[in-house]
Amino acid sequence: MTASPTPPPSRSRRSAGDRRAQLVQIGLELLPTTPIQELTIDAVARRAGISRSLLFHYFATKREYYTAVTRAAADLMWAHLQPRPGTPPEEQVAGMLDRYVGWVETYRESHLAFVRGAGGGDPWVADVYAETRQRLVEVALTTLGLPDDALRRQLVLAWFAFAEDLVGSWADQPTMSRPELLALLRDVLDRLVLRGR
Amino acid sequence: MTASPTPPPSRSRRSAGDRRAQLVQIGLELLPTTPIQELTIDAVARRAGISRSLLFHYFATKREYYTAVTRAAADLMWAHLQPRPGTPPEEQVAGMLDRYVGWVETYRESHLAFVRGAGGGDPWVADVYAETRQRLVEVALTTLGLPDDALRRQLVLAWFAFAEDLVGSWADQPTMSRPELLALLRDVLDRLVLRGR
DNA sequence: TAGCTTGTTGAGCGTTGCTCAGCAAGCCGG
DNA sequence: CCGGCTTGCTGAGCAACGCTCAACAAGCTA
Repeated sequence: MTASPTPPPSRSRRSAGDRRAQLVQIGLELLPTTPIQELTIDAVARRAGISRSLLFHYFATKREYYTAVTRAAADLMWAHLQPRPGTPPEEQVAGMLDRYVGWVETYRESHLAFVRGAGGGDPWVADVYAETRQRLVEVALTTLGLPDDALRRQLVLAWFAFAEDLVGSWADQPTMSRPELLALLRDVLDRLVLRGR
Repeated sequence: MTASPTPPPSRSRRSAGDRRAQLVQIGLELLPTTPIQELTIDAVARRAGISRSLLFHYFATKREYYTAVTRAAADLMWAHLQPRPGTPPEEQVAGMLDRYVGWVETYRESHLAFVRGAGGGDPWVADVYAETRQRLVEVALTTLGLPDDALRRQLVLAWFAFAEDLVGSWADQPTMSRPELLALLRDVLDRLVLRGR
């Protein structure tokens, strides 16, 4: 019985910013394996090597933590979709679409889990992703040179639902070539948004 | 102090079938007000005037109860969408579409809560609604006289996502007339499913 | 060394999903 | 009327989880 009662394994003391980032990062890693709703604070804390209490020090509530993780995931995708500067406007939508498909291809499980978690469950969490969709609609309508009215907004949002569903299932079971998928998505969007023009 | 210590208010003894039906019914009533995930067994039991334990007697687990409620909701909608016997096949899809919009109009909040709960959160619960969507795809493709291959199935499922989103937001903010909505939905479906024919 | 800031913890409370042993309501044969 | 059976039903209680709170300790500065 010479060992110390509780040998601190690696109880490192981190800066507030580091800790927050670490915890959000852990959430992002756990997202694909675990539905965000059943992700317990305990599991995250254990994985970070800290106590539950500390997590509540950084995120006042479980919901706050989840929204932070969801926002981080949404920001990652948003950054990836941004057009490279210098791209001519008429190619920007096609480029974003292409990058979106690439994103889903690369992070298949993660992205599906993310959309599921963001779509259902907690409304606060859902709002985070809804926000990103709104930003995407604005970009789409702007680069297409179309007015941003309520009708078109509704149509583009519904088209997003269509695109997310189709790309998701296509990634699981590719029933057509990649260019065909892109052309189909683009075609449906154009027909929807150019109606009555 | 003449009153009995615990006057049984209406502790009626019901048959197993009655009790099950009552509990599912309560779930359906609570669905619109409460996201299915935060619906607690306690609340349902209190509302039914029974103990928590009894609910676990009929539904072994919370998930089992939720799926039962979700299945009941899905069955209600499914029954409402069925074409009246004697309807000519070429009008059946239009009729189902019309009834679907009517369903969303009538049970706006309930239906939105239902789709949200079924889409996100628990995968088991999600499967119940996915099943209904599968049945709808089969009916749609059959009455349209189209082969039921993987590609078309994907397209129609994605179109469902589109339709659900659009009808949902349209019910909140009607940006076009009802016939216009129906025509739009029908047109998008036709163009999708008749491609390469 | 004293003192301050601040990252960190353990004990503990209330709720919730779930279990289990047993009560009690109705119905039967005697 | 009574013992015994089935079965709807309950209360106490456990474990897990979200969350709180008072206090410890690591690192810095004076």
